[in-house]
Amino acid sequence: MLLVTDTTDLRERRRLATRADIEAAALDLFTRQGSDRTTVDEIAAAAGVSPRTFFRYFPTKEDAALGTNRAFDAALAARIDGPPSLAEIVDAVAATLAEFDGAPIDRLLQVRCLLNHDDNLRRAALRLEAERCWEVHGDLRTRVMNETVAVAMRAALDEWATHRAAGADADLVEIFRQVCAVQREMCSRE
Amino acid sequence: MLLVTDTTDLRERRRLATRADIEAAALDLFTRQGSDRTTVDEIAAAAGVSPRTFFRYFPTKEDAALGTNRAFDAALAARIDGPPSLAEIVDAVAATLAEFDGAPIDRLLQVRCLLNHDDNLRRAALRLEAERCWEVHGDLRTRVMNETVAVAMRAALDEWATHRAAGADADLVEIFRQVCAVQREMCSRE
DNA sequence: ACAGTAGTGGCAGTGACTGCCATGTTGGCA
DNA sequence: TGCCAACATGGCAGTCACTGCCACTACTGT
Repeated sequence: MLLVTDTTDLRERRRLATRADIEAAALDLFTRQGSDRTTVDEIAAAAGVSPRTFFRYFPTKEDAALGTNRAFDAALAARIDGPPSLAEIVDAVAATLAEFDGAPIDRLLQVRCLLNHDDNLRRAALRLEAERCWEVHGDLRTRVMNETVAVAMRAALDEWATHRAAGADADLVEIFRQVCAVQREMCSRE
Repeated sequence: MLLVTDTTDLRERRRLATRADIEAAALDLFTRQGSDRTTVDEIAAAAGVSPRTFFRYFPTKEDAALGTNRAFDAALAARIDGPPSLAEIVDAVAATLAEFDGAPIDRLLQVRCLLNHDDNLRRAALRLEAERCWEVHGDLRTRVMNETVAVAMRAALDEWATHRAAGADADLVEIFRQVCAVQREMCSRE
């Protein structure tokens, strides 16, 4: 659930708090003025740390806003270990979504909406995703499956965010199913 | 065919020549020392232009090495206008490959091999590809189809480059067909 | 021959990111 | 309780990608 676990370690708690502060500051500034009009110095100042410290928490300013995104991807990937069937993937999506219910979902939605408008940030998100895919790097077959699912997931998330941003109700799992149907129809056509 | 067309315009010819020089210099340096250990100043010096001029030809140093790549993608995209059948896409790949026969293919292969080893450059290539996909930006259905094909194409190109780099013979079209088969099998499975 | 325009180089400036060192904080241990 | 080691932070200087501006040169059409 992404909770700050109650560790006895004071340092650990502070680090997590600082990290959360930076992330919140970045998200706020990016939302208001776009990621390319926002400097690291601004984010650091808003989060109450020095720029030098900022880079001890995140390698780039874009990464600072993509924590929730990354966490969701990781959680989903953990549920899709081998190359399961499409039905199992849909289940995994539903389960991961349930796992993120509440505040995390809101943040995920906020980030996804941002991505739809902020070119620079979307590129960074794509980069992170690509790096994850590359790290796995199994045989050709596994790779193709992973990336094909990733395409479906990404398209579904964007569509979901677009609907929700417009005030409409939308079910991610249902959208994901539709996207998969498109892929299926496309692949099966001679 | 990417030929330097015999224009009467001297300026145009020089510009194309300069562009080619920069591209060759970048490709050479990246191959020898990796893109992240190569500075723009080095590339510019090797190509015999000032760093300032370099940026009048390419927006980033990575772009300088991805010209052939970009040209191939564009040529392929031009042949896949609407959402055709899978068989038509395979034909388009074959036709585009034929169009690039000779020196362009060698350069394409060289770039693709580079991409398999150079993380920084691969990220840049992915970025370019993502930007192309985003520009089209039709409805959900079109987008999913485009990106799904892009995954197949990218995987096939990488596999092809890997085989060829190892000295083995490999047919891109055949590999692409196999990749599509993986997608088909995956999508049709319940 | 002459104006207009395109191509180029130099320079100064911004902003991302890193290595190094000094300083303050925390946790474990005698 | 007091001390030492490990950790966290800030500041500083430096590199490098990339841009705007201005002056200069070289090509082009008349």
